[in-house]
Formats: sequence, C-alpha cells, structure tokens
Amino acid sequence: MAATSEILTAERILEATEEVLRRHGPAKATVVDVARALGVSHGSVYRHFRTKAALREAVTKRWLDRTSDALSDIVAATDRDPESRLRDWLAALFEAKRRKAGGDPELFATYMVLTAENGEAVAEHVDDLTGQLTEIVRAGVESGTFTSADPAATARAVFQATGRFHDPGYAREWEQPGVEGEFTAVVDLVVRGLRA
Amino acid sequence: MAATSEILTAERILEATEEVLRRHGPAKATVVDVARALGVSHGSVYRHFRTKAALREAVTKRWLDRTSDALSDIVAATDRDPESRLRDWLAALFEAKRRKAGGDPELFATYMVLTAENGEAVAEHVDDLTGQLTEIVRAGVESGTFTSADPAATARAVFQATGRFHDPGYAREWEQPGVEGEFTAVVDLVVRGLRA
DNA sequence: CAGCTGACAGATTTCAATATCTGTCAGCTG
DNA sequence: CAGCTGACAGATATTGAAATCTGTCAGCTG
Repeated sequence: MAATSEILTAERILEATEEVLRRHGPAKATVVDVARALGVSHGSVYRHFRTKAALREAVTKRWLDRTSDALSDIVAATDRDPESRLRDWLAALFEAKRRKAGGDPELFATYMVLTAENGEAVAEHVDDLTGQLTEIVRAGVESGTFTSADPAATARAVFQATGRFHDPGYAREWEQPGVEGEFTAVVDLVVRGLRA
Repeated sequence: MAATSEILTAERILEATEEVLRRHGPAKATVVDVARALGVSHGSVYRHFRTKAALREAVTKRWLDRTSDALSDIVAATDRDPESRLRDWLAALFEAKRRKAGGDPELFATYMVLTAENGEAVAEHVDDLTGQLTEIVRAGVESGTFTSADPAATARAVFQATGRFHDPGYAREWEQPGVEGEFTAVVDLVVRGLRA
C-alpha cells in the first residue's frame, strides 16, 4: 500500500473523500469508506476533521472555489471593455455549470446534495461571485459604459436576474433546446438595463 | 351527514381533496381519506378521476389557476401605462407567492410537492403567466415606451429574470430582510432594459 | 510523544415482515 | 339503470429488530 507510506494530510483526506463520493454517492459515502480508501483507521480521519459534516463542508468549499477561480481571469482582464467582460463572465459561468451538470449528472447530483446541506459555504460562494461581478460593474461605471448608484447592489441584481442560468436547481432545463436563446435574451435585457 | 345528501361531483371531490391535503399533507393524503371526508366509498372517487395522480393534478391546476386569475385584472387595465402595469404585475405576483409561502408554510410545502410531480400543469401555468406578460410588453412596444423585436421572447426573459421572486424554490429567501430592496433592484434593471 | 489504532456507546440506516393503499369490477340499491 | 358499494389482487408504505455508522478515547507503536 503506497498510500500508507505518505503522511496523512487534510488534503489527502479531501481527495479520497471526493473519490468516495464519486463512487458511492452522498447517501452511502461513509467516513469508514474514506479511511479504507486511504488505508488508515477512521479514527485518523477524525484527527483532521472534527465531524463528518465538517469533512463534507470542506469538500463542498473546494468544489465551489474551483468554479470561482476559473472565472477570476475574466475579471482580471481590465484591458478589455466591461460590457464584453460581463457577457463573457456570465457565459462562462453558465457554460461551466452546464458542463458539470450535463457531463457527469450523478456527480452533479452528489454536489447538489452537498450544497443543500452547506448553506454557509454556498452563501460564501455567492458572495465571492457577486464580488467578481461588482468589480466588472464598477469598471463599467468608471469608464462610462454602465450606470449604477451602487455597483454592489447592481451586481447582486445581475446575478439574481441570471439565476436561471447558473442556479443548480434549474439544471434540468439547461439541456433543453432553446436555452441558448433564452440565455441571450436575459443577458441582453440585463446589459441594456445596465447601460448609461 | 349533510354531505351525502348532495350529488357527488368532480368539484366536490376537489374541495374535499384540498381539505385532506391541508390536514394530512401530500405524503399521507389517501383516496380513502378523501372518500371518507365525503361520506362515500373510494370506488366512487375513481368514477370521477381515473387515478390518484389525475386527482392530484386537477387540484394542482385549480391552485395554479387561482394565481393567474388574480393577476389578469392588471393585464386588462389597458388604460394604464405599460411600465407601471408591468411593475404592478411583477409586484403582485411576488406578493401573492410570498403570502402563500409565509402565511401557511405547511400548505405551501404541500403544493410544492404537488407542483414537483405535475410538470405539465406547471408548464401550462408558466405559459399562462408569460402570456399575460407578453400582452403588457406588446402594449408597451405599441405605445413606444418599450422596445422589443419579439414581445413573447422578451416577456419570457422578464419572467425568467425575476424568477427569484416568484419561483417557489426560492421561498425561504422571501422572508429575509432586504428582499424588498433586491426585488426593486432587479425590477428596475429589467424595466430599464425594456425602455425604448 | 505525535500520530495512529480499534473497541465501544449511542445514533442512524437497512431490511423484511406486516399493514395499508390503489385501482378494478361484479353486483347491490333507490 | 345510473350511480354507488365493498371485496379483492397487486403495489406501496410502515414498523421494529438487526446491522452499520459516527464520534470518542485509552492505549499501542515507531
């Protein structure tokens, strides 16, 4: 067992947990399974995570953060004009979610369960994303393309108005014909509403 | 038993079913319960509704139609300007849903279950509502207040963009402080996007 | 002695036996 | 004879006993 030759770290436990969740699903994945995958006793896992809930929350955070990170490049491209950055950002978010949902539906369902039980982590993730949006909106206001008395509030409104294209609850509809057009229609409406 | 003195109609069965659902919830409400409430045998209920699913669907339709009907007055007020009719319509929809969700959470949860199992009825209801919105948008385009190449598509976009304030899935958030402001922010954004 | 193990108590889940419900229909009733 | 009843078969839900899991901790090990 090569696994036992390395030190047991939180990171390794999280990786093993993701694997166990992928294999067994959220309902049947146990701490004992995770320990077995690592070749250690389950007591050792509890040395790094106080409870099973804490372990699942950490996995959830990691997963959500991977999405936020993927979008931050668009926010950072301050040389590009805000309107197309906004459109790209929204399209990238939609595309990322849709690929996750459609590509591996079971794994996506697993993370739906995890996010449902970790409202705190999800709230942080939403704050993270609206924070990114706020930067783009603020850039737009400064360059005179957008109007907004309160960029943070406006960013939240943009995020909420496009919810149907990133909220996992709507995942079923992302595969239906015509979504692409519906997405464009909503984004156009929102961008028009933003313009100075 | 006064009830048995009247003829058994589909209407009376629907009323009794609503009552049974209110009392027992969606999981425990049985056809036998409905029959007992009416003072008849359950075989008689099957004379009017082929299956339990059909009965539940009919109850769901009735409930959804009551919401649509309440909004149609605003659509019909063609003497008022389209922008304020749109704002009123969206506010009335939000308010109606919020009252249902907050006023009797258990009953609302019951109808959440019913709508989840009757996608067909819900789709019709959404078509109904976007149809109403389309009329308002079209009136706005005709009077020159709004721009839209395709009022039906625009109406759908408006409906989807405001989903957070009428989709039952978000009901938990309707009670939190600040929703009122979030609602206004989204509606303002959408209305600005609509203006010519 | 820092990190890990594994036995343990209480909580949770599983499973199979039991009870209830759905949908049908032959026959009753007014 | 139109409308209703209630017994019935198969499907679904409930229940409680047995199995498994979570979280702890005294003691082992390198």
